[in-house]
Amino acid sequence: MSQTLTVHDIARLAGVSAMTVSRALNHPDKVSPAMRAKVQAVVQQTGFVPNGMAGGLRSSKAKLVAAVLPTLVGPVFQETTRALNAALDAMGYQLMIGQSGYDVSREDSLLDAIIRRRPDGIVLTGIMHTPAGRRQLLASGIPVVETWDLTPTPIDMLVGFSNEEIGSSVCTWLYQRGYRRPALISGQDTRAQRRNASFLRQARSLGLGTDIPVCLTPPPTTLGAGRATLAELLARPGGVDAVFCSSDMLALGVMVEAQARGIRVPDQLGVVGLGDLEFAANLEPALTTVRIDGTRIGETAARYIVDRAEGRTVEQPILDIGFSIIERGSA
Amino acid sequence: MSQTLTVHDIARLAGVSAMTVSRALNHPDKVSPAMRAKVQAVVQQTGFVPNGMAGGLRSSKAKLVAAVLPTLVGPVFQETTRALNAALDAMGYQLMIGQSGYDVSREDSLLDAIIRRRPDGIVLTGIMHTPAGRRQLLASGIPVVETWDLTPTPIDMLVGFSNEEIGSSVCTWLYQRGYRRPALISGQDTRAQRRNASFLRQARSLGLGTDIPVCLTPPPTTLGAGRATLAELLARPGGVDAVFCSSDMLALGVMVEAQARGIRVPDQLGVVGLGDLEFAANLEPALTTVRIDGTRIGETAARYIVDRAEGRTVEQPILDIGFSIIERGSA
DNA sequence: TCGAAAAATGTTATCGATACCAATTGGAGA
DNA sequence: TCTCCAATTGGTATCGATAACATTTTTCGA
Repeated sequence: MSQTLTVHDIARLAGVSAMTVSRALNHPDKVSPAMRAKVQAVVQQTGFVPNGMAGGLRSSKAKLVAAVLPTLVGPVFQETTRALNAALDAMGYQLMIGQSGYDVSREDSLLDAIIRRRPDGIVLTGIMHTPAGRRQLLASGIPVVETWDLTPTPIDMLVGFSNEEIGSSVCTWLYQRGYRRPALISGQDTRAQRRNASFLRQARSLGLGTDIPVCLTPPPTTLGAGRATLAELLARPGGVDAVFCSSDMLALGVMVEAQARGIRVPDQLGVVGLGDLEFAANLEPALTTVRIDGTRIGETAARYIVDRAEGRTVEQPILDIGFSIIERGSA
Repeated sequence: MSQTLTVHDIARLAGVSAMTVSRALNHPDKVSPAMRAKVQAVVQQTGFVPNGMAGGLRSSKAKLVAAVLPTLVGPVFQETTRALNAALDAMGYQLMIGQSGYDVSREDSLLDAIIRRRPDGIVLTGIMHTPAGRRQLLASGIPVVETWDLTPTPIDMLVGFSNEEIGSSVCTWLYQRGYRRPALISGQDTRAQRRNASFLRQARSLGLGTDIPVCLTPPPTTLGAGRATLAELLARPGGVDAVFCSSDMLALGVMVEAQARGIRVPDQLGVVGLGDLEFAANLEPALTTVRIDGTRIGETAARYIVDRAEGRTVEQPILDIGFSIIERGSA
């Protein structure tokens, strides 16, 4: 069985020392071409794959980055995750994914499982942290990038945007387009709730009244939840002429329900989503949504971590990448 | 800095041996309650997290399972991935995700990165493997579960279903409902192509003619691609009265395009998807689709791997979980 | 042609936890 | 009280690769 092959076996077969094998594989330029060829031939022929645990233990470099997400199912973080994975892959790092499941108690045990592997970095995506988890991260000394948010007191590095600003911007934006009875449909996470709070503050200061409906749905945000919530909103007294949804999937649900009831979008009901997923631009009418550059978040986070891991200094470890409201047909 | 803490430090602080610390953490029942309490107190207080690379190296147990997916973006495998992650997590294993990107050449380097970590198992999801990759997996001796397919010659274990049967079943199903001019819209992966081939065979034997349009779209399958492809199909001479899409997202695109053109679904155009994602049931009309139990695939794969890792025998290492056509409003 | 610096290769010790085996303790039965 | 066995606890070697240092070979200018 070749799983018991070690550098020493390869060394013996190639007639060199184990160290030369290691060098031929990891620092090819430190080895003469002849040696390199000889070693690589044996490696090819035997199918040898070095044991990363042994190497990582000695060099304390795991070539591993962990990402913590609230959920794998929701499409919201997909773009970030994809970009993170692609960027890390290109630099020779693997991505390990942990799902915190919006459950605060799981977070600590997940963090433990992650720190145990001594990854070169940890990317936190849209999660809140317990004080214990925070302390543990800090104590571990592992580079951390928080994303999808902007906190005044980051653990370490940060790539995000202001959820408060999104809330107030969307409120103003709807107001300027003549909508006067907006409602909010959102997930229950703290980021969504901060957007909501900011939306309500802005609504008050614009004189939109204080009875704006806020509907929270349990994660993940789904099309079905969007449909059901619009139905519920329409049943309330007072009426609604616009909805700001905390994900494009919810917004799609709202549009499907509106269509099923013969409510015209955007004339009778304005719909704004969040995420600008692929389908947003291709709906009928196309979805007006808050665009967040997930690719940039993922790529930047990857770069920050790798820079740190390889001893370079990160120039601007706290980055606000902002957002934009993409005006399409739905509002 | 606590990241340099080792079992020996904990041992010293607790006044016991390193071995006892290790046991207190991994086999609490092998240690007297007094010792356990003493060790745990010190661990708590110091925030010690053992180095998994060291432990894994010695015990050759990584508590890690790797999954290889063609893409992280497509929603098709999400349910499988989520279930896999949840099941593994419950059993104390972490999931590492690798994206093969439908690119055969990347597959080998990805496999290398995975095998390097000596995971307890590898789950292959909807990918084809090069002969070299196959050989390498076999040689590594790591338990492998192939999913989302049924091959006569699996590498090791398998949890899947017959893509051929899906193709012919959907064809028959459409025929029985009176559709006579079906078309296929699918991704370019081999599984989809096998479904297509089987659909065409069945169509021929049902006398549906040999000019059935087959439209391939590059991965990932998106709503936009569905819209564009239907538009293209409608422009062809001959006409189309039903479409079988290789993902629900494509099917949604087809439905959006049909609606935009005033084509009535299912009267003028039947639409069948694949995956039964959450939104399928909540569309208007609800989407008729091929349901594949992703949760069961993920959970079974997790169980197979962990059983192997912990020395148990897997009774039925090749499992066909089948599929079902969920009849809703769209066809 | 010689010698010093640079490049290539080898040797040894080590990363941190745990398997394996030895030693010690405690308690039941004679 | 003493013996013996089971339950705990400790000591040592080891997993496999590589950092650090040592040694050999090559290169190249004077």
